[in-house]
Amino acid sequence: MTVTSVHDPSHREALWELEDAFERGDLISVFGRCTVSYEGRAASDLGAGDRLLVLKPDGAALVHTDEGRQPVNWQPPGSEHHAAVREGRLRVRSTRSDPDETLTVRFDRVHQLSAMAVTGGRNLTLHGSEEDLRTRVLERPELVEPGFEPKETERPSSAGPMDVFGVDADGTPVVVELKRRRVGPDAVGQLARYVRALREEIAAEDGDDGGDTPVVRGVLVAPSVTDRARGRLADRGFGHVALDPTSEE
Amino acid sequence: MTVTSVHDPSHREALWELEDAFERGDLISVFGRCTVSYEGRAASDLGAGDRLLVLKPDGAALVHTDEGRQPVNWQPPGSEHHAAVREGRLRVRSTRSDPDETLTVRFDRVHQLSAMAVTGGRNLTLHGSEEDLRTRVLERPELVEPGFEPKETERPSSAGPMDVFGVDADGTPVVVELKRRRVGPDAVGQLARYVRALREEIAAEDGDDGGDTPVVRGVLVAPSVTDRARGRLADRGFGHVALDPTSEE
DNA sequence: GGATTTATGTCGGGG
DNA sequence: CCCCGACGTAAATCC
Repeated sequence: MTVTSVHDPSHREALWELEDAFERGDLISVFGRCTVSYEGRAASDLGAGDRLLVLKPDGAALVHTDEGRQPVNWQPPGSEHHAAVREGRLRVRSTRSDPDETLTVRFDRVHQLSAMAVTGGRNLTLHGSEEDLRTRVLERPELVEPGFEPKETERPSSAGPMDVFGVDADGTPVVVELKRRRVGPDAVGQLARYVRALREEIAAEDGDDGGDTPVVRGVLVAPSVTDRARGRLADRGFGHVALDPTSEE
Repeated sequence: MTVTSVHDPSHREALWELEDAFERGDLISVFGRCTVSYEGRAASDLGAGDRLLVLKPDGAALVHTDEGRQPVNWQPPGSEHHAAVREGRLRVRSTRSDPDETLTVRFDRVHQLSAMAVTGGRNLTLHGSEEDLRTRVLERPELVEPGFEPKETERPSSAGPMDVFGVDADGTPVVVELKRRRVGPDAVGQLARYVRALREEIAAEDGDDGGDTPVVRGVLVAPSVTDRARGRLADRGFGHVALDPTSEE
């Protein structure tokens, strides 16, 4: 873990630090007195004031004041950052094309500059709700349907592990696919692969080649589904249970 | 101008600095390795990773990773920040009510903490907004069409206020809908609601129940329209004028 | 890759 | 306070 930080640097020093941080792919924060101008889809100007500039290695740039959830000015990811000293000020410029947009921050004075190499926790942005959804279903299986009885989670199959495997009130095998938010047809396809895999597995166990396909039901548990997904569910005879990870009931 | 900053503080030190900064109403940035959990309108959990936490004196809290314009987790303005050392970690919690929401950031380690008193400079002047487009149309109505004469802006109707209301060279009422950028079918629907409302209003005034529907024209002013929107415009007999807020002519 | 839909949208204005 | 619409919306998904 590497953090570099300088307090009250000269513009020249700040420039060096910035360029090194760009090179390393650091996440950068700059406190200072600056003016901001933007030109692109719209145009804006911001007079001198103390603000926080955040520069990300993916090209995003954010100018924050002391108020609001939204940055007062910004540049989206995919932009390119450049720094220079011009007219006695530190100028940080972030540009992108398509559409052409430029954000320019001119610092009269830099109070504090910090840069951190971001190592972990980038992609493990596990939005914890699918886990919650599984917990809910296991604790209250009647939410899926009356009489449903979960047997196994992450049950292996030739199509990969299925979220929840169980049996319904009649003892018929049920494959449950969990999605923490509104789903499209892809989720139905995923469910279908598990169901087909399980049918083949059961047929093989029964030595039942050529006979009727074994009955295996599929249920998609998700807050909602797209129209197209709903159609596919109907085509395949699968059920849909409207449940979201956070609701109380 | 006061900036305080500490490098690799102990949790206890960091806590002191945070509480002082809260007291002073500073804008705060914290680099460190942390886990994040949120519970409220939705729920989420983030595993350990290096991130940037920004705390604002208005109650806003932002957790930024190295990617994206949006914070990975946040709390809106109006929340309350609290800091404490719990279980050997620095815990920063931001809560609000209505709706009840809690953001909790637990730092395994704080790499850098900075706080700045922010003064002035929140006056942003933005050009190229829908407001600018309205100004252009009012100053140069011939850009909509020769002979067009604006009568009223934000004219009320049962479908809500229409952007610009006026008459054409023949004296026929015209409803103008302004969009600052390329539009889809939704904008045509919005325009259609205004036109229908105005037709009903005029029919009612004329005591003209059952007669021909009064003539009211609809014009969509926008830089461009999608194919689908173009189709709907044609269906309804509405016009489209290609104008964008920033162009000089 | 463009069109469409969602979002813990955020934010401001008007009744 | 709620409702509605704009936003330099951003971001994911559909097609």
